[in-house]
This record gives sequence, C-alpha cells and structure tokens, in this order.
Amino acid sequence: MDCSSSLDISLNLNTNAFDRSFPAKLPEEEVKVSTSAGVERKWLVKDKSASELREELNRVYSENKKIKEMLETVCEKYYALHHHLEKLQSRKSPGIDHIEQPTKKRKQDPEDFLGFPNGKTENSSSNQDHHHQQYEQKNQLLSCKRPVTDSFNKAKVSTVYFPADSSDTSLTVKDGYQWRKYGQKVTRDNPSPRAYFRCSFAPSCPVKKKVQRSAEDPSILVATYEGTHNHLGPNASEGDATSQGGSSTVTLDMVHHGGQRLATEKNERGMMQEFLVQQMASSLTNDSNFTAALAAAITGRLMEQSRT
DNA sequence: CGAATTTGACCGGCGC
DNA sequence: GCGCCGGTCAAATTCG
Repeated sequence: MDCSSSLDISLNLNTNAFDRSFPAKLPEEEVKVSTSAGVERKWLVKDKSASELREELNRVYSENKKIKEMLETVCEKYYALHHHLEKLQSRKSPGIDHIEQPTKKRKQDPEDFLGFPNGKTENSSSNQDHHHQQYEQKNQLLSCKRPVTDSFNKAKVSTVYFPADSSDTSLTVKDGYQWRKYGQKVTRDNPSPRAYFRCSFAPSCPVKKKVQRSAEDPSILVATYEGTHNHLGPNASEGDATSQGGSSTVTLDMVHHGGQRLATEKNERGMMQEFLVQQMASSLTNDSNFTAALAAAITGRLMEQSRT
C-alpha cells in the first residue's frame, strides 16, 4: 500500500519514441560559450546551433509524421472493431434487431442507455459518423412510422461525457459551439435536472443538445447531441462530437503553428488531446505487444524488488 | 436595451 | 380516456 510511494515505479519500457531531451541542449551550450568566449565564436556556435536546431526540427517532423501514421492505423483498427462489434450486436438480438424498436417508448431515447447508438462511451466524431450513417439508414427505413419534419438529421444522436466539477451546478459543457438554452427539466430517472440547448452558432442549425449529470457519477456531465451541424465547426476546420465532417482526420501537428492559437481554441485542443490520449490508451491496452512488454517489465520489477 | 436564461405552462406520445 | 412523462414554448427575469 504505502510502500508504493517509496518505490521506483518506472518500468523502463523501451517504448519512448519521443525523446524530449533536446530542448535543453541548445541553450545550455549557448550559455556556456557566450560566457567564456567572444562574440565571433558565439556566432559560430549559433550557426552550429541553427543547424542542430534544423536537424531537431526535421527529426521532430518525421516523428510527427510517424505518430500521425500510427494514429491513422489505430483509428482504422478501431473502426474495424467497432464495425465488427456492431455486426455481432445486431446478430445477437434475434427478431427485434436493435434497429431502434419502432414502437418502444418515446421517440429518440435509446441514447439514454448511455449512448447506445454510438456504442459505449466514446467521444469520437469520426467513428460516430461511421456509425451514424448506418443508424441513419435504419431510421430512414423506419421513417414511415413518424414524419420527420426537419430532416433525417434527427436520427443523428451521440452521447459525449464531460468531466465536471460536482460543485459546479451549471449544466454547461465547453465543446466549442455556441448553445442557447431553451428549457430545463427534472426527469424521473435522474435527480439532477436536464438542460436543453439549441445550437445558436448558425440561425438555422438544427442541432440540439441535452446535458445532464450522470446519475451514477455526478462528476460527469452527459451531453447528448442530436442532429448535424449545417455550418462549419467552431474553428472552421474541426467540430465537436456532432460536427458533420465525414472524414475527420486527426492531425497531430505539433511542429507547425507554434503559439499562434487563440485562447478559446486551447480548450478544444485540450479536449481533442484528451480524446487522443483516451484513444491511444485504449489502443495500447488492446495491443498485445504493448501489454506483453508491460507485463514483462512489471514482473521484472517485481523480481528485482523481491531480490533486494 | 438587447440578448440570454429561467421557469411554469402546454403539447403530444405512450402505457394502463 | 386518463394520467404520466419528456420535450418545447414563451413570458418573465436577469445579465452585460
């Protein structure tokens, strides 16, 4: 228990593709030389530093590229798995076929079962689109049941979970879009009120959002998005979980555009990074090579500890 | 003063 | 048909 605090828990996994040591190098050398030698020499070293810097930039750029490729692979695998899972699920429920049991309950409430249409708790915009296409098709098949007045966008339902301070009573989540609250209700299945929002980013945007604290964990805000934005995302290139972009390619552009972002974008960036971290974590835990390496490292550590 | 939020009333779907 | 419930409306209120 408490022994963990004193233990060295570093595992020495040989998995660090990202060597972060370089930033400290240059200034150190620069300082050394400038204090001991004259201006001319300093310039020489500066040139040297510049070339080193260029090298580092190239290296970082290629690493960035690698990461992008890795991420693409991870995403592809994720889609494939998700698709597979979907197939299995639809096969599992005989007869009814989970195509949203037409007469059951009130309209769009399957999402109340913790984001069913998306399958589980994901924040992925792209994979949702993937799923939504099929979900939409199914709904179109069933559209004879009820006239969908605005558009079949209504079928697009996604659930996103946001961490929230449990002391914070405002049911607002920062997803980059501009929302206008039009109602609030206390529902039966959850003591905390549910807030209803419309997208006010564009006047005719049909997207709606419901935000409610999770009944199980009040520190989590459950946002349910319905519909598709008919405008560009908050920063014109990326949207939130419901943004329309079909092929939301995730870019990890860490080399370019350093420090020219606006403060508001930092939030979205943070969310994006959080999402990426989740994605990477889940893909790592699903990676047998990684888990094997992890297990080996842990057992190695344990052996070492038991020896000492 | 205009925009945003709040909140009670109302509406429509669904189960009994 | 009635009552329950989720969703929406719109007048009142608050805020910047």
